[in-house]
Amino acid sequence: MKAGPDISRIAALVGDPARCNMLTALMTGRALTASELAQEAGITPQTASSHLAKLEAGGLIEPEKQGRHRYYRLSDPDVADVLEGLQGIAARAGHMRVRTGPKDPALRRARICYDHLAGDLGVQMLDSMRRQKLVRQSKQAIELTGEGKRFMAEELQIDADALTHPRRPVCKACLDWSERRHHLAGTLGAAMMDRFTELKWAARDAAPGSRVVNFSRNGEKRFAALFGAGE
Amino acid sequence: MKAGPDISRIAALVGDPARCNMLTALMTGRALTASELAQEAGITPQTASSHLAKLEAGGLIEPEKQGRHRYYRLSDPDVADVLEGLQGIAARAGHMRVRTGPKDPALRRARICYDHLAGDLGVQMLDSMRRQKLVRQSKQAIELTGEGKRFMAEELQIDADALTHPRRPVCKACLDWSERRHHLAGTLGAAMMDRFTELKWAARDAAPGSRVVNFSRNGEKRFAALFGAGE
DNA sequence: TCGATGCTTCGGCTATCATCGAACTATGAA
DNA sequence: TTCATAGTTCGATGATAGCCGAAGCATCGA
Repeated sequence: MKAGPDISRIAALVGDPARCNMLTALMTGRALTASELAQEAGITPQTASSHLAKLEAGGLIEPEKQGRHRYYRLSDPDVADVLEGLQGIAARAGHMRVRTGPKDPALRRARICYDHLAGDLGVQMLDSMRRQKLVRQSKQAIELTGEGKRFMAEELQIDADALTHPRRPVCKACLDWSERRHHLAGTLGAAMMDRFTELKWAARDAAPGSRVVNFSRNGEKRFAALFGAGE
Repeated sequence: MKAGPDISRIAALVGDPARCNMLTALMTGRALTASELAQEAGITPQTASSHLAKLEAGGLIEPEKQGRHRYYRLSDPDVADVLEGLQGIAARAGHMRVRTGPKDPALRRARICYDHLAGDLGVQMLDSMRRQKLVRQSKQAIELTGEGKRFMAEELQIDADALTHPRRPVCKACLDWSERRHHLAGTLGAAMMDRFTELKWAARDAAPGSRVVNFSRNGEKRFAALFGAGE
């Protein structure tokens, strides 16, 4: 009768799995490109473009054009709050995502999240860094300690002071979608992943579009020596 | 593919206009019947039944069966909070609300619900009985206290021990049609209404099919003395 | 017991919309 | 310029799901 479709339209936007995946990917607070969001949602760029246009029209996200990229971020912290509220209701109702694909185990173990390491190993790495007091975390903010800087220089030949970036934090907690815990993002997370690749400890999967990261036997050993679960 | 609470399923439930209208109708905190919700959403009872089943499965609403009616309410204040958050995002004002209950003021005030007193006075009576500690209520179950038994015997000449019935509880909380709060049902509720009638405090309306209960002037006074709002 | 009412289930129809292939625009790099 | 990458638009397709008529239960009132 009295159709007040305002709230239902917003909810319908979140109600589509692909769009929802995009939104949850943006809940880290970082802006992502259309392609990355497409990848995150597991859909083609064409489909993603359509979804992004709808989300933008609905006022849930805002674009920022940069070169030939289009970065999207949540338009307002309130949006994130509502999404978290929905997560609370969903969790209480016991509605967890259950679908798992064949490639899933490898993806859960180690994968690229934008430009840094994610998955089981990514979460494990940040855990270990916290235990070793290489980083200090207060709420969402993470910063490298003095000892952390020394560690980066000595063990990985990374100059932490050179990682400052105008639009990006050095350290950032990124919510891992498979582990549901944080891993390390930011320029440091990216630099570390770069170093792992350079050292041939790990390599991105050859398959195009794959986010899987494969560790070499030696790489796994060295990685475990630095960030092993026991340390 | 992803782990964690599946918020898109919940959002999709809210995303349908018909279901959304039902939910906003329930945001008053009152329980509504399936038919009322169907009317509110502008759909047939069959369709509404399907929607309500989905909302219930999603944990957004909870049913309470009452005779051949099925009352639904939001399962949790959190649900209302999220809906309000969505309204905030939709950035729209003024939501009207349905009128619930009978138009007839007399019917709202006092009426027969099967065989016991309902309406404003019925709700008021149970409220007062709780305040006077004549009954003890834990969740849905209500039972007469020792003091309650004495009260029934002395004030209303009702032998509570004689009210046990093989197929019916002595005390029962019954959801009130117009007030959307509980009043007292069960054999005790019926016995009390019988007593009110015998004492000529109240009488059912003469009109056939009417459920209105008319209190005499004296009856109203005596009733208020026992179950007045102030006590 | 019978009829009336509230609600649900079932089956089929239909509209919506997510999806992708193909083609197009725009920016950046060589 | 030419090529590559990022992103969009368009059209066709297919699956989902909302919708209602008809029929089936369940409960209440008489």
